[in-house]
Amino acid sequence: MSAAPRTARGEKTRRKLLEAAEHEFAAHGYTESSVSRITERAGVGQGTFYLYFDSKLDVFNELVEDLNHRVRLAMSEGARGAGTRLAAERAGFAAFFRFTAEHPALYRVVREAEFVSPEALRMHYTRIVEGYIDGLTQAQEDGEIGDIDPTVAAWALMGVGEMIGMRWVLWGDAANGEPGDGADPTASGTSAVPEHVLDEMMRFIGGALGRPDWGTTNEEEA
Amino acid sequence: MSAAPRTARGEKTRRKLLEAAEHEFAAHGYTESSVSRITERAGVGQGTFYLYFDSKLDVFNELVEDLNHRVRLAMSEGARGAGTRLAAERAGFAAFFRFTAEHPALYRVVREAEFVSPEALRMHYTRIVEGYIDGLTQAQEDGEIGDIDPTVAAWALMGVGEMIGMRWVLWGDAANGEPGDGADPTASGTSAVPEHVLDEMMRFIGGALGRPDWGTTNEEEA
Amino acid sequence: MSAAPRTARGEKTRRKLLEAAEHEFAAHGYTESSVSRITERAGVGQGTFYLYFDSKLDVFNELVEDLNHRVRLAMSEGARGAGTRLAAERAGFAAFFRFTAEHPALYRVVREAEFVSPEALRMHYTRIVEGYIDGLTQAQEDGEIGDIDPTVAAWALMGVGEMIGMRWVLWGDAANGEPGDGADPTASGTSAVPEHVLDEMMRFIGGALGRPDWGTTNEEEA
Amino acid sequence: MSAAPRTARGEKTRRKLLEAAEHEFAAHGYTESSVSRITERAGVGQGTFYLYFDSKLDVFNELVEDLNHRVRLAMSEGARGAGTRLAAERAGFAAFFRFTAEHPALYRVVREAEFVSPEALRMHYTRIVEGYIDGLTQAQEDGEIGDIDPTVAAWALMGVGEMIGMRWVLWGDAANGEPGDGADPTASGTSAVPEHVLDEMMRFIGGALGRPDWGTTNEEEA
DNA sequence: AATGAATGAGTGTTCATTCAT
DNA sequence: TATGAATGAACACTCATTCAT
Repeated sequence: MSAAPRTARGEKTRRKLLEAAEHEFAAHGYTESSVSRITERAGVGQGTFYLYFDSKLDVFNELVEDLNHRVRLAMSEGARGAGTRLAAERAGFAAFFRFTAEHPALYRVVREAEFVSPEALRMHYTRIVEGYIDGLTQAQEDGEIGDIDPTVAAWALMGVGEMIGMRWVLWGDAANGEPGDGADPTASGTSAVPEHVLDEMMRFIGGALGRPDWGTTNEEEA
Repeated sequence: MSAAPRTARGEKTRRKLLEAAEHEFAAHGYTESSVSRITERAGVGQGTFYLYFDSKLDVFNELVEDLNHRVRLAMSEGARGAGTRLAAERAGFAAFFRFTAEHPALYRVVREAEFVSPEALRMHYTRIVEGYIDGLTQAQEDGEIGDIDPTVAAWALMGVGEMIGMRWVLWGDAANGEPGDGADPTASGTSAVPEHVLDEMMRFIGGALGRPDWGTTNEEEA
Repeated sequence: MSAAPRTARGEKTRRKLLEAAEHEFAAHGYTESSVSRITERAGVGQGTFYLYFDSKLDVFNELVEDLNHRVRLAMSEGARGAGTRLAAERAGFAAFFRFTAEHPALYRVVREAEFVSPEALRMHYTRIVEGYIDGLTQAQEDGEIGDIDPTVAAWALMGVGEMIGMRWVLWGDAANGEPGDGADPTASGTSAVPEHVLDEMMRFIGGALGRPDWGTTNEEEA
Repeated sequence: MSAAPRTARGEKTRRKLLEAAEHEFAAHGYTESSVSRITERAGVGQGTFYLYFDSKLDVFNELVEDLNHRVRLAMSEGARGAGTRLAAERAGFAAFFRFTAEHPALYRVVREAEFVSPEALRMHYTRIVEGYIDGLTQAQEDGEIGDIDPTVAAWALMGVGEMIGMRWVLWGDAANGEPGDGADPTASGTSAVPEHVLDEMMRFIGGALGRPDWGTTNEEEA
């Protein structure tokens, strides 16, 4: 992370660089991105980059960290205020898919971390999973779900979300059609994934967690 | 795929190159690998590489294809002869984990395809999922599982396998300890994942597919 | 020139190679052409090339030689049977332009020799010029043209033909339009250069050679 | 043309590179020249080259452009102050031959453009020809030469100069002897071409332009 | 704080040529 | 006569990083 800026001006420069890096990585991926293009995008000299970051990898790590916060925030905000546990779970996943749909390139950045900075990806997944584990444990205490091991279940849920997201959000509805299902993915009520897929996915998850009824009812009614 | 060798000697050279590329990619990842190191490893001149492959990407794609065949073979062979559906599913996953444990670096090659050759990864996942879909559809016809949408369920299963595999096989038992659980991952009877995790995972999947009983019984007894 | 073919089969192979080389050089120029593409085009193995030619440069030289014969043949045949000296000169130039128009790429091969095999180009120009010199000397003896030094005049004529040919045949009628003036360049009666340009050029040459009247009359009437 | 230097230091480096490229191309021709040899000659790192030029072709084009200016300057300066039109024409050609004699390798660079960057050569010839056309048109208005089409005549003149220059300056006096005629080609009073050849050439041109008298008198007396 | 010039190792790829068969 | 496998030097070009100003 190199030297932190010591002045307001420096702070601003650092932010410009970070933002430029985000766009650059999103657009070209890590290896294809170049520091010089980042500084160009940021409108600063090449040397300036190394005033605020130790290396190309350094910005990347910081970016992954940042993205992690944003995904988790989106998910928890998405789930906030849901009346039932089912509704909350569904809303959480929908928020995740929406985030992915809105920032597909950014999400790519996170996944690429597996090959660029494995530790960063591990941290990313672990943090999200910890949230799941807390939720599942609570739900078990409330008797809302079965007594499955919350850790294993949490990682499984993570996998389900990732794969469904990759398949229907990143790849799009058709096997090789355009991403998304045509519905505006930013409309907060809708999901970035076809309704039917989300339904089936919740049924899958409901059964998995010992709540087969989740698949037979609609949201808010469970 | 470039020109196919026309002589036995050429055939042999091509195989040497492919094998060298596999090790090289596994060891350093795609971008950090160099064609010259591949040829060096193969013990041939640099130019020889281009007699058999159009480009660095070309070998990579061929390798992903190859690995796809091997994973699927391992899974179907692992599942062969299982007495019950539960046993078959469990054996399939166990085989998958074992393959991953035996070739962790190779599996990395496949996943990296997302950033190197997205089409190749898509093909990889799609082929495996197609196998799942067939199995699930058959199981539904036999009344063995619920009426969940087989496509959605298949992708969800894929995700569960990938994430559990990443967490317990690639990362290892402890959050940040060494990979594997100490048990010999190649011993065919055992799983590369802790027994408990596999148990819980099967319980998760059983419930998801409308067979909550899968989680309460042991293999071979369902 | 390497080993001459010793059998009819060899003769045929050599011819195939020569023809393939002509097309290859015409299409890509000397440096961008590759021996392997020549052999591929010829439908023979790569090694076969070196049975008949010492090197890439070797074929090139042979080709330039060959082209030299063809251009000179075209010019002398074009001029044959012309009634007057003016008609003969004009027909000779027209034939040269026609040849260039019909084989623009081949003519490029000849010119490129300046940078690839300077000796070959020197020979090419010298041979053509020798023909001019003979003609001019004869014409002087016949009192048909002034007493200008035939050697200097011959090279000057060569230059005029080359430059007019480059400008109007290779580059085309408009400064940067398409080559040729739209008239079918292979129609033997017409010229590959606009009639007006040929007229003015003959006037230029006529004056230069001490026959200002050439510019005031039409062909066949002088 | 890439990024222009932003500092004096950069300006200097760029000039060093340009000069090195000039020598390199002159010595080995375009294809045989290598960027690394250019940078070596310039005494800078390989990467530095790409700070100032987009590509090898880019410097080449810039060089051709530069040479074009220099040739035209040499010609117009050579002709400046000539008392008569004949003297001016003769001086212009003599200056051209002198330039060629002084920089035979550089002139090679220009001609090679036909195969490396055809547009550049076209521009080169066109610019010079435009100067001729202006001069010829003016001379016609002044009644000094005949009414030949100035464009055709200009290209023809260009051809005469090029070919005579190639034959007597670049190839030398003897058919295949050394270049030059032994006279110091840089001595400004003399021509790089044997006096006799220049005489005959001017006679040729004079007649061509409708001034047969040019060939019968000496310079400065017409 | 900021710059931009400079670096040089490194990349993937091409190709004329040789040679064992 | 013919082959195609093999070579390795050579190429243009990129880039993260350093440093003097």
